[in-house]
Parts: sequence; structure tokens; C-alpha cells
Amino acid sequence: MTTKTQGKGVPANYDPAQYPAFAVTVDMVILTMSDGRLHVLLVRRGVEPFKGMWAVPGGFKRPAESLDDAARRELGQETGVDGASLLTQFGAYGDPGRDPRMNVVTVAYLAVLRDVGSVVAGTDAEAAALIPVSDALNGKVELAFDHSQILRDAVERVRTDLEVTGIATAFVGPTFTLAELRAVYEAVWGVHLDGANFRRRVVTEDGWVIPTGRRTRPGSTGGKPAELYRAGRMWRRGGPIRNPQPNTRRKADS
Amino acid sequence: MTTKTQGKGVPANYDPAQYPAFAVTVDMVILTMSDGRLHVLLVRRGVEPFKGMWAVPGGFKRPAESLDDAARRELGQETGVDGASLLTQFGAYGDPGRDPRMNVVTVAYLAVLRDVGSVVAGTDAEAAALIPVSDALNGKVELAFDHSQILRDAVERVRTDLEVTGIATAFVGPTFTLAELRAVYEAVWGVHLDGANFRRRVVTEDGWVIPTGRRTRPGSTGGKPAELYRAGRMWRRGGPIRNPQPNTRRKADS
DNA sequence: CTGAGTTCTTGTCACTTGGACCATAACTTG
DNA sequence: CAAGTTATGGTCCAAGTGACAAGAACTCAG
Repeated sequence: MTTKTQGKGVPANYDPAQYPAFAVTVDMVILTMSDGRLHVLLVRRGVEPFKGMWAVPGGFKRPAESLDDAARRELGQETGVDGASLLTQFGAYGDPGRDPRMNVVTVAYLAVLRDVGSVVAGTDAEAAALIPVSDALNGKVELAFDHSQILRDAVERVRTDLEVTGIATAFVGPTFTLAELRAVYEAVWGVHLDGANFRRRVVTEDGWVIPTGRRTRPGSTGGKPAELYRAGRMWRRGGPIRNPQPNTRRKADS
Repeated sequence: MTTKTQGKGVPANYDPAQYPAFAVTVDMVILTMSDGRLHVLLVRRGVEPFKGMWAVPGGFKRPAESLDDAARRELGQETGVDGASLLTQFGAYGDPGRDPRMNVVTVAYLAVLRDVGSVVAGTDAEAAALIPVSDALNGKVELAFDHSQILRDAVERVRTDLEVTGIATAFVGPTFTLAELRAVYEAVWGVHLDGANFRRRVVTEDGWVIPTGRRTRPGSTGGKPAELYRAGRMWRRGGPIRNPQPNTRRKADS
């Protein structure tokens, strides 16, 4: 490895210009629940390349800011939201030719918001839209660059994060019903969870949800009004609900 | 986000068209089990900056290769190992000033190897060494750049991967005893697992471990010879062992 | 106002998991 | 051979989980 360590250990006559130069961008996959389905915020490209196609919002990193700061800045510019604690970096993409103009390495961030409907209005309305992720992934909506892969990875990340972290509460408001919270798991995992068992799991153990005493108005379809809860602090340590895999609790092969 | 990073000398009317240039590197955190403890492969820097300090091996990405290819290439150059399936990207780091010479964004990869002892001999011996991660994290061994943070993130990643993925088998050889496999979990998580229960969990369900019929020679301390197993294909779908957290199965507050 | 339909909430019950623990088998060294 | 050590197989019981039934509180149609 006589040459390798030169990557970092640089010869005396070193010249920064001799190292290949890249542009570095941050892209944000902004997910939200709308109408019981997972949606992603996309912008329509107005210029070449990929003009007219949908893309994930993003922008260039500046030399004087960190990657996280760049993502926060761009998220604020795009949606007007202070997403300090919402942003999670989940991948870097640098395939040659992913941007036909030049060498670009992008760092992808995941942001989960509740009710993006209002913030979308705050940005360039005709250029941004909430698209169901199913449409964006099955090819109904073509994405620019390698954003299709980036979105796929983001969804996969949020799937496991839902089981490992407390990200579920980021999808709902500061106050929510247990049915709303359960709908998050069901939509992201594509499964059906028993409402009674879900309640038991999340209510019997203290620290997950905190009853507020208030109740919602039932929907137009009726039903008993649901109690409103706040998120407890246990969500910072992980999530209480596990994905009921088409599991592996079966016999496999040898 | 009122804290626009513009305060650092960036003009208010920033022009994205002048795409700032960065150098892009890949850094590899190479972990292995040695002597029952988790170790990391580090190289000693021979030049400024950070001369004499330890660092994670890495190198520059070339414009014509993907990030994964760059990591594979560097891993091959450093250790002579074909780590196609071993490499996992786990983070990107681009804080301003992390490299005092220029703007560098690095993409960090995690590689888990078994028995690095032999491959270390194949590289520049006096510049590379296996260091216990505990020593590297508690400040006994100072790391260059932000590699201390990178190592911390890598260890955290392997901790959760151990629970979610089948990475445990990457620490052991193609054939192993259940005690060896259990030692991986115990070392990475810093817990004690009951040998009998571990065996039950991993043997009763088919597809995790496959008996080879052969047995090991007992160590100098004696004991019943352990049976040798191969990894089943279920490891591709996740791991069977869960981390017994100092759990949360207690009452919290509201 | 009444009844049917819907949703939330509480409760029950059988079954599975998981941790603790013991007993035995098969080896080592002295 | 005796004592120590490690692997393996088994039991026991508490806690957790899935399935499901029943009641409570609402809406809407007639």
C-alpha cells in the first residue's frame, strides 16, 4: 500500500488541483402520510437535463457548511420548515454519468413530515407536488437522474426505521389518535395490524403515548370518538411495534 | 432555519452556477474479531497533517468509477481481499475544515472480515495495525481527521446491523462453532448471552445454521468438542438474535 | 326516533417466546 | 482417576402475542 496511504498522506509537492473535482449536492426525500398512503414531495424540472421529469428536491453544498447544514438550508428554502431533528442522512450516490453534465456526488437525506399540504403551498406551487410513492416506484411517474433508486432506498430506510426508531410519531401531528398512528405502520409496511393489540402494546407500557383527555370528532362515517394522545419520551429510544414479517417462523431448508 | 450559513463569507446572492468543487474520498472501517474483542484496522500517517496519528484507510474516488467500486478497489489494494459483498456504505462526512488542506467530502464504508491477521501481513506491516475499538474510542489512540466520529458511527451501525441483518456470519469463518458465533454478539453488544438459549434459538429453526458433522478440537482448557456449522441461507433475510436491551420493559413516566 | 352500520375501546383465552436454570456428555490437565 | 471446563439437551414458568368477542359511542338513512 505504498500508493494508498498517499491518498491521505500527501507528498510534499501536493497540488489540490491534481485530485479529481466533484460537485457535491444534497437531495431530500420528503415523505408524508396523505389519504392513508405514503407520499413523496417531488418537483418538476424546468430545464435540461431531464426537463419535464419529476425529481427529488435538492441543491449544492457550499464549502463553508456541513452536509447536515446544507440539507437543513435546502429543506427550509423548499418547504419553509425547520427540519432540524427530522433529517436523517441515508446514502451517498456517485455513479459516473448519473448527471450527464459533470461529476456529481449527492448525499441523500430523509425527512418525514406531517401534513405537508400546507408547506407545499408555501413553495413554488406549479413546480412541486405530493406524489404517492407507489406511483413513483412502479414507473407511473418517471424520475430524473438516479432519483428512482434514491427513493427506493429512502422507503426501505423508513421501513426499518419504523421498527427500530421512533420515527412513526414524525408522521402524525403533536396530538393524534391511535388509529392514525397505526395507519402509519400499516401504510409503510403494507400490512394490517389488529387495533386492539396495537392499543395494548402502546398503552400498557408507560412512556409511549400520553392521553390528553380530549377526543376527536368522528368522521362522517360515524364511530366512537377516539381519544387524543401525545407522544411520550420513550419514542426516543425506539419503537414498540414490530413488523409482522411473512415470517420466517416457518421451516426453511438446509 | 434562520441560521443561514451565509455568515461565513458566502455572498447573500449566492450563485449556484459556480458549482463549488470538492474532492471525494472513500474511507473504510474494517472490523474484525480478535481475541474475543472487536478490532479495527488502522494505518499510521507518515505525513502532515495529523502526522503520526492513526487513521482509517481510504483513498480518492475516480470520476469513472462508482462509490462502491472505489471502496472495493481500495479495499482490495489495502488488504488484498475481494470484499464485494462485505462492504456497506454507512455515512458521508463533509464538515468544513475536516481536512485542513482542502474541501473533502468522504463516503464511509463498513467492512466486516474474519481473521484479518493474515491479510494485515500482506500490506505494509509497519504502517497498519489492528487496534481494539475500545482503545480507539476512549481516546487511548488518537485518530486523524474526523475518523473518531466515523469509527463511532461504524460501530453503532454494526451494532444495529447485528440485530437486523445477517452480518454476524461475516465475523466468523465459513465453518464455525456456535460459541464462536455467540462470541460475536457478546463482544459487539457487550452483553452475556446464555449458551443454551442461543443454541435453541439458532438450531431449532431451520435455515440458520447447518451442521457439518465434524467437530473441533477442544482448547487447551478442555471441554466437550463443539460441533462445526455452516451458515444457512436465512442469514440473508436477517438475524435470529435480538439485543437484550437493559430494556425499557420497565415502567417509564408520563 | 329508531335501527343499522361504523369505529373505538375493553376484555378474554390459548398459544408461543424467552430467560433462568439444571443435568449430562465429552474433553482437558494434574 | 479426580477435578475443572465447555458443549449440549432438557425443563419450568413468566411474559408476550395473535385471534377474537363484546360493549360503547358516534353517524346516517328512513
